[in-house]
Amino acid sequence: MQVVIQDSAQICSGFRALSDPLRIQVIELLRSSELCVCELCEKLEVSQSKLSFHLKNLKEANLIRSRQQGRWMYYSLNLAQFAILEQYLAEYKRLDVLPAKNCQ
Amino acid sequence: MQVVIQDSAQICSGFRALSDPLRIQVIELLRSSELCVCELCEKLEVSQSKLSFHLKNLKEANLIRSRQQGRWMYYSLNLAQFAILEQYLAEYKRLDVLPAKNCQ
DNA sequence: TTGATGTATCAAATAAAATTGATGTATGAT
DNA sequence: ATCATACATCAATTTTATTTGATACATCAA
Repeated sequence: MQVVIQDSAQICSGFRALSDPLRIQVIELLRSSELCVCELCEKLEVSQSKLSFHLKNLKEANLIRSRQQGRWMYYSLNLAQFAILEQYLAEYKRLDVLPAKNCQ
Repeated sequence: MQVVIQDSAQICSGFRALSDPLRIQVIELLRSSELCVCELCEKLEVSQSKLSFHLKNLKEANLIRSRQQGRWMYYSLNLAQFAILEQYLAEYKRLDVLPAKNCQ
């Protein structure tokens, strides 16, 4: 999976999309399989327009993809974008953070 | 570095803290060393009360720590919390996401 | 003890995000 | 052609986050 260096605006908007409990529930449901809106609605017990709002949000952050089939819209994870965010955080792993120089 | 399973509320609030451009700038500055508020203020060209608001936000998400020394407050990264968020995202790496069962 | 400095907090104002209910649009069934 | 279904979008409202300027508090220096 190719990982691309992102600017921090894109990183930010990825994290923003992940910062809502309902959206986290959505992506956790999508972990096991692609799902259509109606199934997500049922499982999450949430109104269709509300869900649609959050799906759009995740989609704009590039965390999910959609595919239309007939009347149904199927959503699935875009794993590459998860990898990008993961990689951003991974860079905080091997840091050698210095103590502060004393201030004045 | 020990990694603990977190509930998704904590994960959410970590991502929320990372979802603002100024807060991202803060943590990127803290990558190289601990810094005091006055240095962050100068480097970010931002008012002290605004910065204080965002530092509090990062602190509540457990992403940074603070240490008082005399009149100065030094902030530094809490790398363990970064690791927790990283690990959460890493779990999306080895998924085998199934195609949807057709809906009806 | 007085005054200056570094930082946090507060209340008010503003801005952004989320929810709701209604409506629009495309698809497919009859 | 008509109707029902699945979903998106919109406008109005509500909720939450952010900014701003003022003030409070602790620390230190004189």
